[in-house]
Amino acid sequence: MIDDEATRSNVIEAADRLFYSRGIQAVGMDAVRNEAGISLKKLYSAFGSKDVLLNEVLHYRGRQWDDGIAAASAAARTPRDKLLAIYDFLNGWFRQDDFRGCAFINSFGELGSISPEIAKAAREQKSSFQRYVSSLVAEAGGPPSLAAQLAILAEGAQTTAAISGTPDAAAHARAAAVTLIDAAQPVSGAA
Amino acid sequence: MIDDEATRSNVIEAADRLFYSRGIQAVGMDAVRNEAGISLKKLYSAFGSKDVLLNEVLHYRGRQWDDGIAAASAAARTPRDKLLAIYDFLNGWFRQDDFRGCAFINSFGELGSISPEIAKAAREQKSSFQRYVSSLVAEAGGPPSLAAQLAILAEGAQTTAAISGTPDAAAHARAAAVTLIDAAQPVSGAA
DNA sequence: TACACTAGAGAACGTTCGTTCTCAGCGCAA
DNA sequence: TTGCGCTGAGAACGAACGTTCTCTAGTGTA
Repeated sequence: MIDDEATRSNVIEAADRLFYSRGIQAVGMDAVRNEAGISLKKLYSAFGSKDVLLNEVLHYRGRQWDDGIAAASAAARTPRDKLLAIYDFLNGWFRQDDFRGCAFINSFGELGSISPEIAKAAREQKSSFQRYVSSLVAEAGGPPSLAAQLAILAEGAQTTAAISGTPDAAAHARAAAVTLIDAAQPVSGAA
Repeated sequence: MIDDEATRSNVIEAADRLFYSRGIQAVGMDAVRNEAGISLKKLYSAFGSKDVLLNEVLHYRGRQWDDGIAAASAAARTPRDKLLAIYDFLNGWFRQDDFRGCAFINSFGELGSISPEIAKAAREQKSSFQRYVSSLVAEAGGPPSLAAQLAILAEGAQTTAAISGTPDAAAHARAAAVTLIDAAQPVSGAA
């Protein structure tokens, strides 16, 4: 059909909303069907199984993250500002009503030990983010270890914000990032 | 019975092993019964339901964490060394074969949005840890914001180590902590 | 010996869930 | 008009799970 792609993305977005807000195992395919407003038959003909659907949802989430980071860093000029833009992006995200932590961390915690697919998706998402941070750090002339530290700050901010229910962790992580970046580049930090 | 307490802790430890390694919803009460080696009847007479058992398991996990941190910091003399001992403790934990991330983060990701009890348990565990870090930072004469930053590093290290499958995050977090502590206390850092 | 009680093993029950099947309705070609 | 293929709604199926119930065997006691 012509609207094949429209149907798929409609289902993926509906499933993403449900999985993210309630967890994966807690959401039945029936709930996905209701949220997407299509029939079970169509749901299963578009995606062969819940596992397949979940995989596509995680890829969709990954793209959302990438787009968010890209948009946040677009305004920044220097690599340093692009790095700090990550925490500004987190700050805005943490303040959204439906924020409930990182979908990859949540999925990994829920099903990572039973589903190699999910473990792999989480691993790839996180390593992709680390590569992004690494490239910015390299551009800024910082050492590779700084990239690892900045990535850890971002991960920690996400779980802390999710569990505590407050967005404060973003500002704390940003302040720590400034300190770490400045400490790694004393030359550019001084005058 | 006299061995009532022994039965309870036996069940709690068995359930903890299973919940931690496979996730909560993926483990049935039948599996807990097998792992603990008791009858279903006794299991349900000791703990009224899976929810109750899970709650006790989380409290048990919390005590394990507290004990581990306490043991790791016992050898340290100064508040600064006690703070750094946190990351050494993480380093040892990440290297254990059965390491699969923080049980509270995992539980929160799996059931935090459906079960207020679990969300509360995770929140209390994390805020208890933050209070511990805060007290050490205060002892060391550092500002409260440093405590938040160090806690975020610890959280980020746990999720990073779990998802990446390597223990490297502990060393990165420790190095970042050293930088942050030194930057916050230029007086004691100099000399 | 007879009886009351306990405890263990697992069958059974009711529910939920992923997935498939049935069936009625509708458009469309001849 | 008639037959055909497609679609949507939801019933149905088989498995898994949390929880309860049943049955049996054993034990201590009078």
